[in-house]
Amino acid sequence: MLDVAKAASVSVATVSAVINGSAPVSPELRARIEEAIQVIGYKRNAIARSLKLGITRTVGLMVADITNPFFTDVVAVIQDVLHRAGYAVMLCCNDEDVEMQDEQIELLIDRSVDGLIIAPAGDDETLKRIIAGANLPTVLIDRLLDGVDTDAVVLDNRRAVQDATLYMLGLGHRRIGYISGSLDTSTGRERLAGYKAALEAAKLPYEDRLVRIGNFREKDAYKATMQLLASAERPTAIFSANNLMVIGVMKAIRDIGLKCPEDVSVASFDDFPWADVFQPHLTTIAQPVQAIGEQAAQLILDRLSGKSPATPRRLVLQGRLMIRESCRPTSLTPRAIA
Amino acid sequence: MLDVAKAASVSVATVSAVINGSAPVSPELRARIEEAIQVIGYKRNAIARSLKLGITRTVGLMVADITNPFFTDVVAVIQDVLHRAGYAVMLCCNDEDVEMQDEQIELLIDRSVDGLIIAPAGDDETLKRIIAGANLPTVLIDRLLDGVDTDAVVLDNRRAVQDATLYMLGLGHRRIGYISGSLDTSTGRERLAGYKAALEAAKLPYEDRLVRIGNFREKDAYKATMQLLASAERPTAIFSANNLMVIGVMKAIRDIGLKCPEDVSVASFDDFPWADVFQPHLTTIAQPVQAIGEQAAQLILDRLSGKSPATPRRLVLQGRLMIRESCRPTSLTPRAIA
DNA sequence: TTGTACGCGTTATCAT
DNA sequence: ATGATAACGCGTACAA
Repeated sequence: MLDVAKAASVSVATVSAVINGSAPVSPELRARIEEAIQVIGYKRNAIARSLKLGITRTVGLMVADITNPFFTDVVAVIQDVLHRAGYAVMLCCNDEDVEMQDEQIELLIDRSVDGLIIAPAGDDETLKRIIAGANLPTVLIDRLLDGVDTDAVVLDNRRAVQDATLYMLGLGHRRIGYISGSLDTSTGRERLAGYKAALEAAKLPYEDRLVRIGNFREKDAYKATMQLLASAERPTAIFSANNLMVIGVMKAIRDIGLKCPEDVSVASFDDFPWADVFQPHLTTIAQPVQAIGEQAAQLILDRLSGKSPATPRRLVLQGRLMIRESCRPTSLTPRAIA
Repeated sequence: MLDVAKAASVSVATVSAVINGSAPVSPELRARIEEAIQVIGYKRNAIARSLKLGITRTVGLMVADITNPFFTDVVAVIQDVLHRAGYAVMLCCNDEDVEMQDEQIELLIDRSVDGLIIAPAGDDETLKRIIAGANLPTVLIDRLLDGVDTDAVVLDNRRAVQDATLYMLGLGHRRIGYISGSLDTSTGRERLAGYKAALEAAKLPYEDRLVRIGNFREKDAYKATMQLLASAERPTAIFSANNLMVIGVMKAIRDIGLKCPEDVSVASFDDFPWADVFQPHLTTIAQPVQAIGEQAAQLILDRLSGKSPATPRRLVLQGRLMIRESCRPTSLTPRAIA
């Protein structure tokens, strides 16, 4: 910039003024400066600008597991919206590992991001302390944090799972296995609550032995399903609390020599592009990924531009039950135990 | 830092020395300073540090489509390795859109990233000019750029597709449809070359009407497959040049009232976690995602720490044909046209 | 071993 | 309308 100023024989202040339009500059000078910029090939230094202004036009995006197609899609749209608004995105993912999560949030804050969008791996005290300490615009997505009162966009998990469970109940199932996500997450807890609520509505008892924790991962879900299926009175249906786990569920069913939906009905949280293509066509709860991403990005953008209300905004979207062919009426499942 | 210096009644230079270990400091002073740091809660400002040192400890990661599970996995491991090395990751994805790609690379360079890892959307002149102009450590992944001579880690695409095609040929297929990726990418071109090579080895003519461009996207692949299947002499087998497209292929087969593998055999580039679970179990070419990500990260890390050789390193990994059940011998496909 | 002073590239303030 | 200069927070050369 100094070079430009010299080349146009003006002061750096004037150069800055034309670049940022922060002060009126006479047309002749403006032209001379713009030409000098071209000639020199000057580009302003974002680092120096950040140092001076205290902003980086960068937001930190931390999700528990980018490998999960749900998060992938959300990340893609957030990134898109943010880029259009001139913001860069720093990505962190931690494989649902809470310790790694703590390091990553530090990394982000260290880099002076202007805001944070987080889908937390677990309800971690350290994380909450760091977030509070950073005092940055923050929006939580998918998963809430107990006692953290920020902008957020989440799903009505309870309602969605309740509907799905009710649907299975309506098909005549009485022993519905449930593969849960980590109860350290709000989604894990709320989804399970939805399952319980449906049972209660149907005046059926909640049985611990039908519920296994799968931690949102395929491997854990596989083991959990194996246990469920090996029990004396095995479930006639299984609900998986997310997309990754249903793969484990299906593998377990296959490995134990059963078939879906003939022997056991299956439904799952999260829809897939291919749920409709491969057999069995899976019955799922579809989340409005596009909307979630857009809203989250908009929330942080509003907060960043200071046009958000002082009180946090909490958006709750609804899931949609996609009924396909992986659940059958019990009357049609000959090998089910009456 | 000034505050810390005051609190410990030493100079900033000494504080800097203990923080960076750049100069010997007496134990007593060191202790006093470290305590002051604790008390004040001092954290060094990465922006100021970047301005001074000219490095950001951040690498830009730009992939054509994060929504593609292959890229997702690679991104996840790159992110992991880089974080462990203390580097932040700026993520960009552009939906295979070349114009957006140009803007994103500018964004990254603007933010003064120390290095670039790129899976380019297309062989774009602007992109190449920008990369060359930036003069940054760069590693290309998955897709090469004509005339850009940097570190890279790619697959032996030609060989992999040749093997897969040969396998289908061995099953008796003579009309093998090919849904290609964009020929603006090296993977698109090399994979098609593999198909051609197999045909040639089998002394079969290459027929334009059996090949359609699907641009690596589901929708385009769907249309392409529809055309292929509607033709008078429809193919008895179809190869899809990536994972996203095979979903379009399967949907088209379903919508046109055919079945895989009974009526048409299918194989695809890129493996899925669920390829083994849902029907038909898909025959695929598995890429060593973990290795690709690790190598790419290591390449840039080496380059960044200046311990790379001057000449670019080009790593070529091998794919693995995962034979499952989506391809049948022609003798078993009654509806195939002889 | 420790302290002072300067420079990194911007922008904002103030004076002209 | 334009220019001079301080300040952002750090690292480091050089002096003590």
